[in-house]
Amino acid sequence: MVTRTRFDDSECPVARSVDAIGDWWSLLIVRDAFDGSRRFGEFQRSLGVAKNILTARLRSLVAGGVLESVPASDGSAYREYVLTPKGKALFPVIVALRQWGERNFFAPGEPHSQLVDRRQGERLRALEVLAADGRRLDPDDTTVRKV
Amino acid sequence: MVTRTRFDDSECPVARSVDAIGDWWSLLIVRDAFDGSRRFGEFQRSLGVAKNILTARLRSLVAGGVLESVPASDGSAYREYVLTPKGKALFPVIVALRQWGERNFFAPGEPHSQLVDRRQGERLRALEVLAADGRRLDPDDTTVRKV
DNA sequence: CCACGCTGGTTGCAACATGCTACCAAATGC
DNA sequence: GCATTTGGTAGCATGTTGCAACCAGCGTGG
Repeated sequence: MVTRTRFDDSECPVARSVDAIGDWWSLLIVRDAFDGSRRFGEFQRSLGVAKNILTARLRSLVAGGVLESVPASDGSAYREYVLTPKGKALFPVIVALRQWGERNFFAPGEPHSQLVDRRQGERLRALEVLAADGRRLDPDDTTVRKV
Repeated sequence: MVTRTRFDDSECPVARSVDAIGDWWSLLIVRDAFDGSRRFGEFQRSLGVAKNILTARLRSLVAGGVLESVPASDGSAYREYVLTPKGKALFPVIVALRQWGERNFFAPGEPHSQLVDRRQGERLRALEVLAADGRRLDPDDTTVRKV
């Protein structure tokens, strides 16, 4: 068979993460969920994705424990998709992607959406990779080990 | 036409990032590059990816400025693929994915590869999203603004 | 209470992407 | 100089994506 390769049994955590959310739409759905989208139609309008694709993605995110389908908060008979704790734990991933995108794909002054601290309205601090003792680490300061 | 949707003109930085590295293989290639892989054959053996796919992905990563093709460091006539500064800036993204994967896809005690501080050999500190003044921020503490 | 629009899908089809295998040329190793 | 390794390309079968059409429940104005 010629099925897309899966990584869900890899010993590398990055691979398993990619297996769960590493397609074109899932990360953007999660981004929209962080941004407050809950309903099927909200995601569909915001992303411009075909409805069959959105259906499939929402299902796989629910199956993967990233989203959860709950009764609509407005009392209607429809359902809503909200982030589980596991889904909320993706926050640093989204923030890292956002900061990388801001710095590498936008000309200075080019308009773009920006994540800000709700209380102060200010930009966030750049994410830093830190050692156990608090030293900033560059890629070269780290190495991969099996455990 | 039915081409895969592109996000390279979106005003959202997350979307542009996904456009550049958001397919099944690119992030794993970047992970391997952080881990020291440089040669075509190294990536191929490590990932088990078909060679035509690897060729295409390496080319698109080079075109996107994430990797760079340089003469081999061992003096041979072959070429190597190394991370550009833009590629190295993906470090927090990879670390975030790794930490999320470690916590959500592995049973306690299940073996997995781990990123450690080269100097102390210890695990890294968990990534934190911080406000400008250093407060830890949860998803609910932030909001998206246009600029 | 009923007709009409909205919401949240499903189905079918055509085009594109992926995976596999075979093949191949240049560089290396012996 | 000959075999092997390296770094690819080409062709085919299958899977996945995108689009448009369709459809069943819900909700709401009258």
